[in-house]
Amino acid sequence: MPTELRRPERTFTIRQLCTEFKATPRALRFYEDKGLLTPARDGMNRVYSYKDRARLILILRGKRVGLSLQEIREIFELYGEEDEVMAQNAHSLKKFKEKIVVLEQQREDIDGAIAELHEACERLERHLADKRPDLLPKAADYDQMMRARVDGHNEPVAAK
Amino acid sequence: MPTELRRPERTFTIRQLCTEFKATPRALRFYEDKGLLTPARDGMNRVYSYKDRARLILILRGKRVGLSLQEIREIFELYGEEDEVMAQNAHSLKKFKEKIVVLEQQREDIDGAIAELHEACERLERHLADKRPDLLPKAADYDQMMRARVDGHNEPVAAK
DNA sequence: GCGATGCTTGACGTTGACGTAAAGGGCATT
DNA sequence: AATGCCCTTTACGTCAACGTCAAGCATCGC
Repeated sequence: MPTELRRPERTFTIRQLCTEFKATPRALRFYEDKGLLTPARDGMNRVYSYKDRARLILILRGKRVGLSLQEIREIFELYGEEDEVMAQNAHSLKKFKEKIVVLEQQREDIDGAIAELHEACERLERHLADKRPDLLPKAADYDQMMRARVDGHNEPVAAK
Repeated sequence: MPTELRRPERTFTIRQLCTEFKATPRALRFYEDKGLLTPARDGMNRVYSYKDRARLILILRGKRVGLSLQEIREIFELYGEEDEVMAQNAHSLKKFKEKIVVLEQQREDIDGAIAELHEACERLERHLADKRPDLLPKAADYDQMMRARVDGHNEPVAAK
């Protein structure tokens, strides 16, 4: 456990946090503008404490689970310093539940799409068998590709 | 099977399609603007054929599975009339796969959140047991609430 | 003829989360 | 002294997918 990051005197520049979390300075200033961060200053320059860093982590995690900056701020405002983490966790779970509902709707669409796809394939196959039997191998390939996609046995989530 | 809707002479006004699919006229005109629909005209007025209607269905379904209008247009442009449906199905499946990747990332976040939540609960309990044993019942309630959320046994997705 | 509807086009507004450019201070190296 | 880099602020731009007027035909029933 890196107590290093917990030591109160440990501070961060804006760029340090940006590179650590793959954010941009503009984004951090934007969060500050929206009242999500309030780093100290050294002259003009922002100085982020380990607490600010923890908050930033919460902000980014909140975003990933689908919270808007507005919602995140409300969480921060509603609950005191003490258990921001716990409060956001509760919210995150709620949001996640909602997202699951949306996903189930989408899965229905997908299921419909898959059904149509199979039907279309069959139609096409019958059509080809009738008119252009010479093209049948290709159609079989296409169908095979689709089945593979559905089963998820190929393309190990190719990078980028 | 409602051949009614397949008969070429069957046409639709903008409002008919809007009410059927719960869209707005503005939206349909917007899709047209973006080259996704090209209804005929009767004087000034748009006249949607059953083909236009089929395309609209594809547009809406595409949106539901996470395609942007731009992407939908590309599908329409790339593949001819013939198998728009099949083309979009392939795209939809791809998009859905990508979405699953994102979701798995989010699930990781959620898992982390849950872990933190439990840890925090335990810390709090120990703290209370030590300093304010009188408050322990309430803490137990809170913990109970959280467990309920996680298990998903309450709040039957209350309607708006 | 008149108002109510429903259609049209055009143009500007909205929301969220920043991007991007302009203009400048501060500090270090050359 | 000049260059370069990082920081700052202010302010306007962007993107998607429409919403929201505004202004104007056209048709209907009365």
